[in-house]
Amino acid sequence: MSTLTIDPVERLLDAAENGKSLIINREILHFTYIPNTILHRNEEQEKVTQSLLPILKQSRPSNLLIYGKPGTGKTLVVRKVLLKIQERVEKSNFPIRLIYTNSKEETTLYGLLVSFGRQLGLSEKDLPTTGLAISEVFKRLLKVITKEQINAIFVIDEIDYLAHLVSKTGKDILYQLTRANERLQKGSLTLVGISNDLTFKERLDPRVISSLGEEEIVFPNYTVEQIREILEDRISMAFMDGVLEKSALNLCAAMAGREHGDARRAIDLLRVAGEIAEREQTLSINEEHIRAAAQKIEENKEVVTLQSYPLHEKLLVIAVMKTSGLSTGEIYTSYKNVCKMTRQKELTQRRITQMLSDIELSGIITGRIIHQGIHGRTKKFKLAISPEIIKETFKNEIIFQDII
DNA sequence: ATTCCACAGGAAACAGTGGTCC
DNA sequence: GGACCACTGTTTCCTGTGGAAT
Repeated sequence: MSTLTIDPVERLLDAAENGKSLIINREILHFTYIPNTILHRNEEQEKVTQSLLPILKQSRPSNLLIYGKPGTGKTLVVRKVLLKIQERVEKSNFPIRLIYTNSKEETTLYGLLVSFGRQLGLSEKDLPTTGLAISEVFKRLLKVITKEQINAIFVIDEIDYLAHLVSKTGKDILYQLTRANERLQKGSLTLVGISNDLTFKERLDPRVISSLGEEEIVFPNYTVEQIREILEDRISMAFMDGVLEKSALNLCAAMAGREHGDARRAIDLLRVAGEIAEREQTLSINEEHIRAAAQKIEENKEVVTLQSYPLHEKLLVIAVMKTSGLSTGEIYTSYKNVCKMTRQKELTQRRITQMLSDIELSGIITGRIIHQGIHGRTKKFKLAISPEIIKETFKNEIIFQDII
């Protein structure tokens, strides 16, 4: 029997079992991992600690606003400082409670407040997930803080998104949060807002700005050189010695540096490249692996976005695919055809216009406004991704099988 | 100079769902 | 069981737009 007839599955399984792993500790290759030393952020760590120090003296710290582009280490620094403070405080019996939420993960104001409530220890019975007026939810939060004399620190990540929700619904939650201390007889409430958007304050009520921004800290972007050092730090802990080629490291830092110094992206690239190299059973990670990782991350993002769309958004993407480069009116006609073929009730053109804008925002299609004189104003859309990705993503959904 | 097209996109209202509270 | 609430997805109505055609 020739060795050529070895079962390919067996061969791969053997290789995986006997092959050396390049990665020692995967945890370190995730951006959410908090390192002992957060490189190049000493000054910011000091500032954050400084403004939260009053807790140790058992008084209420100032509200704090933190700005910085994505991947500048804002959340990591805040989490690290808070963890350290908590360690110290636990030794005394001064009750503080650290509460973290991300506005983007909670899609509604109600959800955000409930998330606070749960972390304060309120059960489903004390605080139902729906049905109450927002003011009632707020009242219950304050009640538990007073009753247990908690000194609560609410960390609100992506607070710009919350500000957006507030302006959309007209509820002055932020105002109430910032002024909660005036209503609390015992215990206290401190806010730490984290934002990617340096201009979001302009959209806030001036009364909120004055109390929320008692202290402000800006996290500058990382330089390419700094990103390289951050990567080297993680590499030394996460990979076997000499696994990452120098040119690959440089490329990784350069790619992330191009996007306003995003350390998160750099670390992601590194992790995915490591996984690709490991799967290929190579002994080192080279530039090709980094490029492949970048492409994989990009494609993954597109597929996840497409899968997350509701039915009519999906139908619309298919309609755009069939008419690429045409105006809203023509796309609407195409969409109506697609609806007919799939026996769905079509939505109005106004709604479709809005959906097209939403889809454009997520980068799946691109649009350009065209003035055609007497032929009016319209927007022409085309796909920003390969039609193959769309077909591949939707091919398993029975409803689309006849139309793609 | 005026008209007119084919929409863009804002605002408000509405329907429906899933819940609480008394 | 009815009043009330938050929220989402949608429809309806409306104003505004820039340049070709007249």
